[in-house]
Amino acid sequence: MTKKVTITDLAKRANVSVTTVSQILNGKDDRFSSKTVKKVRQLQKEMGYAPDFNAQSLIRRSGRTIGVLVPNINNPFFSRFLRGIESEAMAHDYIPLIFGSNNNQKLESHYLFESIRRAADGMIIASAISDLSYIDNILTQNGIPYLLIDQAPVVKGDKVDVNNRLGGALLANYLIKKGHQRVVVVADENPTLNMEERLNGFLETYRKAGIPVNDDQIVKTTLTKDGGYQATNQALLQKPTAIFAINDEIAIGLYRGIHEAGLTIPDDISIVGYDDIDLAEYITPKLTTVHQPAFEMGTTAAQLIIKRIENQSEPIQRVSLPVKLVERQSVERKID
Amino acid sequence: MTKKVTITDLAKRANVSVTTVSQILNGKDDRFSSKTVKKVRQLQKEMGYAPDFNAQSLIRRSGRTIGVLVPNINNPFFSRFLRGIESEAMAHDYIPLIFGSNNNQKLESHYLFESIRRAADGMIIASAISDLSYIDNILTQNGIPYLLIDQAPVVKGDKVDVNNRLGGALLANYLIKKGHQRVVVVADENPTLNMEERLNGFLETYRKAGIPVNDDQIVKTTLTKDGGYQATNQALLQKPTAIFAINDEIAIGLYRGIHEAGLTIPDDISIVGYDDIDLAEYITPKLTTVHQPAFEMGTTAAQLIIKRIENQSEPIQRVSLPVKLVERQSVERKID
DNA sequence: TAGAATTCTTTTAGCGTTAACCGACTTTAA
DNA sequence: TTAAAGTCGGTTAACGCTAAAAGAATTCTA
Repeated sequence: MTKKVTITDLAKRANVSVTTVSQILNGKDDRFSSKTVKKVRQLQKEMGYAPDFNAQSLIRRSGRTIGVLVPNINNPFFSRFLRGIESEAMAHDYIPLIFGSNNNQKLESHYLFESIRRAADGMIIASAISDLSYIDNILTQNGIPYLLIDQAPVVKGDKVDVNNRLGGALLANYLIKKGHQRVVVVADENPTLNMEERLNGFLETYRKAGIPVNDDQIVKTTLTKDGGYQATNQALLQKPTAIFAINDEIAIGLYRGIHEAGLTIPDDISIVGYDDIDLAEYITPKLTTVHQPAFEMGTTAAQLIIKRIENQSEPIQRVSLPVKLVERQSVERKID
Repeated sequence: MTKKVTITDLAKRANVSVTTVSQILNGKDDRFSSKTVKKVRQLQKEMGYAPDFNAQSLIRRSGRTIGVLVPNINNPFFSRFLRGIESEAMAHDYIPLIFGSNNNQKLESHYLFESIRRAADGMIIASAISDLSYIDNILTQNGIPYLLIDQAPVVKGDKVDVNNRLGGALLANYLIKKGHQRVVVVADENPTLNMEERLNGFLETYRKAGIPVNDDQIVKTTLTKDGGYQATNQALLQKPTAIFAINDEIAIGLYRGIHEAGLTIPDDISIVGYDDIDLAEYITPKLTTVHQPAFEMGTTAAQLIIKRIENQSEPIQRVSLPVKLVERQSVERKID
């Protein structure tokens, strides 16, 4: 097997110096005769030469890379979010380096170091950060700006978020208006801040309406289809007329569980979700949920961090994106 | 903003040479006094130092990276496949570099070069390759081994695949057995080889059973939920008793379209898919489909390519993974 | 106590690339 | 004719790191 083609190999074949090749390949054609330029470009194609990225970023002190830390790559919300980041990053010639932390602290800091090692120019952090000061310390010492998604407001770092409390409240209001007096919430067992906010907004609204939701009515599970499925029986035990699934994935699991229990949605029981993933429109009945602008959150995050990378002295920004209720067919009016 | 912490910074603070730090951090502690070792390790934590990956891979001539080219990152089949690659790669301390080509030739070769640039040690190619000899040429010149997923058998490169023709045949047999004389296939408009094989296996089996499926009964669309949804009307026009969706995503789109048309599955019409994505069990009725071992395909691919990277002289391997029919509830017996 | 062995640490060189500068040759202008 | 201005190209040093080898300092051995 041959070794990787280097600029030196190309230069030798072209009978010019290494610098000449470098300059030409970096768009400074006008400094050389068109004969030389043509020869070099031709050889590049023939030999399949690509400048070594490691050498380039070493000398340029930038890997044109953005580290991205999310809790879970498979969750449709995050995969849409990541697509947003990717499309914006690519447009600016950056590459996202994506890590799924599963909200595991150890993995998180491992990935953090991994990003530093890989010469990330900036970081987007969407997973729940338990020890922000530690992370801030490491990142700051290495001169890497970071942006937080859906995190508690802190002084440092740019932020992109969504009003989760409002989202929860929207759903609660809707269900109350539809006459649902007895609800169950299926939430996550290890709630991150944004999840807690959704829940709080929901509970607060119910409380203010004089219909308290007590602890028995909150079922904890994992944030997956299977988590929702597993939680079904416990949820049904409470004889609710409606269930609020803290995200759409759980709602899909609930759909399955409820069908298997021989009940129909929304006749026997109403369901609402949160996220508005693609699939929400493809299941039967179509899911009423809160729309989060996942893609836009991604593009916005990428835009902001790139701006900061290229100009560290910009003022810190916090961008809040809107949420909205999307009414479909999974809720029925309840007349007691 | 501070610059990135380098080994030199650390060495200065520790009052030792750069080499000393390097050696200690690379596990050669026993060559140094425990005092020095402790000092260096302590400072590493404090200063948040991580060895520059670019500098390391430059000198080691390896980025411990595997380039992965898939048609579509969002397709659940591929995302499971990618998870398989990731888990295996990580276990061997490699990082997958993932590119979604959308079967776009230009993007493909762009990503190819990108992988070379990033010092990929090997490549896994799962997208349809139109000009394999070109790719082979580039990759070979750069000394990068590659592995093909579900591609036509060629001489060079390791291969991992699945018997797509058999998968198609399995479904056809099943539908025939269930009495479905009039079927429609919803296939992709730009078929890749594996898709063509599925289709051929299906058609061939029907033909051999004396029930030819003609061109009118093959509807072309994109390989997405929306693609399936859009294709519904055209498919129903043929008055089939069963529809074969060339992948599960399309099946999900069909489910929606069929419900919206006021029909029920499987009473009015039967559906079968292909892939066996997670979701297949979560929709109503549960989807009968062909199971592809996506995750195992990923781990197997990663294993093989890593083996080859570490020992280029291994004999070329071709691994075929099994497919099987998973019978659920989306097909009903038809008595004409 | 001198040399050998052991322990601990540094020096040297180079990975592939580019930025900054230097220089030779050719043309142009006065 | 000659110096200034272009044209086309090369030299040198550096990015952060590690492998190989050399060099001190200390301890051991006879």
